[in-house]
Amino acid sequence: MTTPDPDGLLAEQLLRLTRRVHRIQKRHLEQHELGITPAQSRLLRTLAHFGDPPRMADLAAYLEVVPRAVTTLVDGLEASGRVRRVPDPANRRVIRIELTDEGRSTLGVLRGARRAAAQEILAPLTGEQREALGGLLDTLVGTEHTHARHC
Amino acid sequence: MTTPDPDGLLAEQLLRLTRRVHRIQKRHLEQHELGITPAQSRLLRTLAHFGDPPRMADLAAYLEVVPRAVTTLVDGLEASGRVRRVPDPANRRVIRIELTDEGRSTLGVLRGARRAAAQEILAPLTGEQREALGGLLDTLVGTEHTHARHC
DNA sequence: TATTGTTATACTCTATAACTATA
DNA sequence: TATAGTTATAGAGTATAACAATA
Repeated sequence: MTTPDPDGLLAEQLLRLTRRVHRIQKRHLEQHELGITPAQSRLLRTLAHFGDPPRMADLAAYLEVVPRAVTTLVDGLEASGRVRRVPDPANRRVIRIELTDEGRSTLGVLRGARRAAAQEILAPLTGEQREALGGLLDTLVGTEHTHARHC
Repeated sequence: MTTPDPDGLLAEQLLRLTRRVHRIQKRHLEQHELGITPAQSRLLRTLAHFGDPPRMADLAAYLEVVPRAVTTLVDGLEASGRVRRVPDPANRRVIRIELTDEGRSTLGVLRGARRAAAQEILAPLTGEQREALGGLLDTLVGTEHTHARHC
């Protein structure tokens, strides 16, 4: 029983790959016993992409989640001393999130773990194929912060 | 601050795409008001891939989840009349999952929704690029049921 | 009045562990 | 004893809605 729907099949494969990425990422994180969840790890990595400490809202936009979701993640990272909430003197509604030294050190471990996870997932592909995949994903999601918000 | 880690970046993009797929899929499902969740929808589609009604364990293996996860999904689908639990006469421990007419009808709507979601996600790609992406994903996750179980 | 982040709440997805009934 | 599926439980992730403080 074959599905005569190439785009749908593609979506199916994407979902399957998705799940695999999650599983492998989770396992690699657990191996390092950092006590950090995948979403926290992503937030931490995101933090490194901003030159200056971003606001909660910036993080939410970049991560493509609702601001409320960021609160929980920052709570966890702050509790483990990896991140610091700093009130913005210019606008007292705003809170900026700073990496601590602890956070930076975690980030180093995280990068290693992510690289290992990525290589495990991408093992079946040649360097050339990885490049091609990277280009296609780039077209799909964009490397820069150009993404749709919630409609 | 650029990451000098192409594979890691690729993983990042994959995760981002992943989230987008989930969000878009969820929205499309909600539009149809089928009262069906993404995971249920995936199970239903999976069902159509098996020639004969599969066992719970078959579904778990194919979906790459723990058997317990399938129970909940089938519970939901059975409650909405889309699926039927049929005891296997040859082995009374085994339960086979059958699509009902209702389930088949849902499946038709689902295919349309999935196609729409896929096209929304893949919009930035040309037909040729989609084909290339399909090939790469195929290499990564395999189209056929060759996948790792939990180690 | 609009913006920023939060408290409160709920739902989906999935996991582990222990149990039941078969085999 | 091993297998198939379940009950019980927990935790991650994310959403919506209502609210407080600030602009």
